[in-house]
Amino acid sequence: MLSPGEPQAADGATESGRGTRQRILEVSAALFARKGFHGTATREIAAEVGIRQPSLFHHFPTKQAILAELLDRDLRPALERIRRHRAGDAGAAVRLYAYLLDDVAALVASPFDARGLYNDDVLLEDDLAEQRRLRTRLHEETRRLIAEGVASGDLRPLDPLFAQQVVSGMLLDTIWVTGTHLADDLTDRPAQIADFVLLGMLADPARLSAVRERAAELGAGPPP
Amino acid sequence: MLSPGEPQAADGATESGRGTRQRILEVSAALFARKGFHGTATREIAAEVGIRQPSLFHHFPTKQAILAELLDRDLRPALERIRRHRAGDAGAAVRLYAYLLDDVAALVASPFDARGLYNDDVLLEDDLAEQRRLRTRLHEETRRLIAEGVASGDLRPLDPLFAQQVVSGMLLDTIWVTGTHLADDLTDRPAQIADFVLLGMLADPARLSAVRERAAELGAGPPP
DNA sequence: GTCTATACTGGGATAGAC
DNA sequence: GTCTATCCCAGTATAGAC
Repeated sequence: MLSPGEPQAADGATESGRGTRQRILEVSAALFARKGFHGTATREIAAEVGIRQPSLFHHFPTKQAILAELLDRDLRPALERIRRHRAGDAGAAVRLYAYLLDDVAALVASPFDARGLYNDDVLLEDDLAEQRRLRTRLHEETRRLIAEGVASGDLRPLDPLFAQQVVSGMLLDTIWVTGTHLADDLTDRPAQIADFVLLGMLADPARLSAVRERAAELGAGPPP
Repeated sequence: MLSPGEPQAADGATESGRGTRQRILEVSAALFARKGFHGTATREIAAEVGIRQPSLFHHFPTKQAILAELLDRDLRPALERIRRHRAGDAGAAVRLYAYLLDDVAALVASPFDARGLYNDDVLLEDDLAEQRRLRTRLHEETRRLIAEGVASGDLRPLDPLFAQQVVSGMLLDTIWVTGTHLADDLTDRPAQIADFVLLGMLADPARLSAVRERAAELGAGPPP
C-alpha cells in the first residue's frame, strides 16, 4: 500500500525532497512488520528506499526515532477515533460498533503497516515512554466504552479487561492480516470484525441488526 | 566467580545434564516472546540460565535450533489436539467449543512461552520449513472444523478464512496475555475464549449453553 | 559440560567531501 | 541531501583447556 501521490517508480523517484522521509517511514513500517524492529537492518531500509544507509540519518537521528514516529502516526489517530466515538450519544453498543467499523476501515486503508510494531520489547525503551502512554490510553478508552455497555445492560457482564484484550487483539490481528495480504479482499473486514465482536458481547445477540442499522444512520462506515 | 560444576539452583537440581537443556528452552521462549528472536542475544539467554554464552552451543548447534525446537514443542501437541477434537462425533459447534477449551487450557498451562515465536520473519528461513508446514496444517484443520460447522448449519455462514484468522488470533493473543501476566487470574480464560468465539459464530447464539453442557459431558475441560 | 579466549560478521552511527 | 569511508560495538559461533 503506497501513499497516494507518490510515484511508484522502481527507484528513480523524481522528487527526492520531502518524499524520501515519507518513503523511509513506509518502507520501515513494512520491514518492521515482517522482520521485527531488531530484525530489520538500516541498510535494508535504505536499500529499499533507494539511498545509502548513512543517508537515513539525515532524516532521522536514530533508527528508534523512525519507530517512534510510526507509533505516533498509528496511535494518535486511533486515540482520536475512539474518543470521538465514545463521546457520541447513542447507546454503548452502537458506539462500540461504530468505532470498530471506523477503526478497522482506517487500519485497512493505512499507508503504514503498523503490524508488529507492538510486539516488541523496544516499546520499553525510555525514548518510547510517550508512545507507551498513548497505547495505555487507547486501552483505557476501550475498556471504558465496554464498561459503559455492561453498566447500561447493552452488553453482557464481561470482564472488561478480557473484553478489551479481545478487541485490541482482533484489531492487531487485522493489521497483521492486512499487511501480509493473507486475505485478498478486505472490503468486508470492518463489518466482519464489528459483527463478530458485538455478537460476542451483546447481552441480546438478536439486537445486532438493530445496532448495525443505527450505526449506519450515524454514518459510521468507512468514508468513500 | 561462580564455582564450576554444581549449579546454584534453588530447586534441587543436581542434574546439570538434561536440566540445563530444558532451562535453555524455557528461558529462550520467555525472551523470544518479550524481545523477539532477533532482539534476544545468546548472552542474555545464557546469563539467565546461569551459564556462559558459549556453553549454550554444547546443547544446541545454533540459536535457530533453539527456536526450531520451541516451535515443534508448541505446534505438534496443538496439531494433535485439534485433530483429536475434529475427529470426535459430536456436532461441529460442540467439537469447536471443546477444542477451544482444551487448547486454551494447554496454552495457559504451558511451561513454554510461545508468544512471539510466530510474528517473525525467521519462520521463513529454510531450516524452519518443517515448522512452517505444521503451522499451515494447524490452520487448515481449524478452517475445516469451522467449515464443517457452517455446512451443517451449526455455525452461521462465515468466511472460513476470516473465522480461522479470528480463532488463531485469539489463541495467539491468549498466549501473549499469559506470558505478560497482563491478567492475574487465567483460570477462566478457556471458558471466556470458547464462549466468545462460539457466540460470534453460532447460527443460533441461544444454543451456547447447550453446546457448553454437551462439551462438558465429553470431559473437554482442562485435566485436573 | 562448562569455562576462557577469540575469531569474525553485521549493524548503528559519525565525519566530511560533493 | 546524498555520497564514501570508517569507527566501534554487539552478536554468533569456534577452539581448546579443565
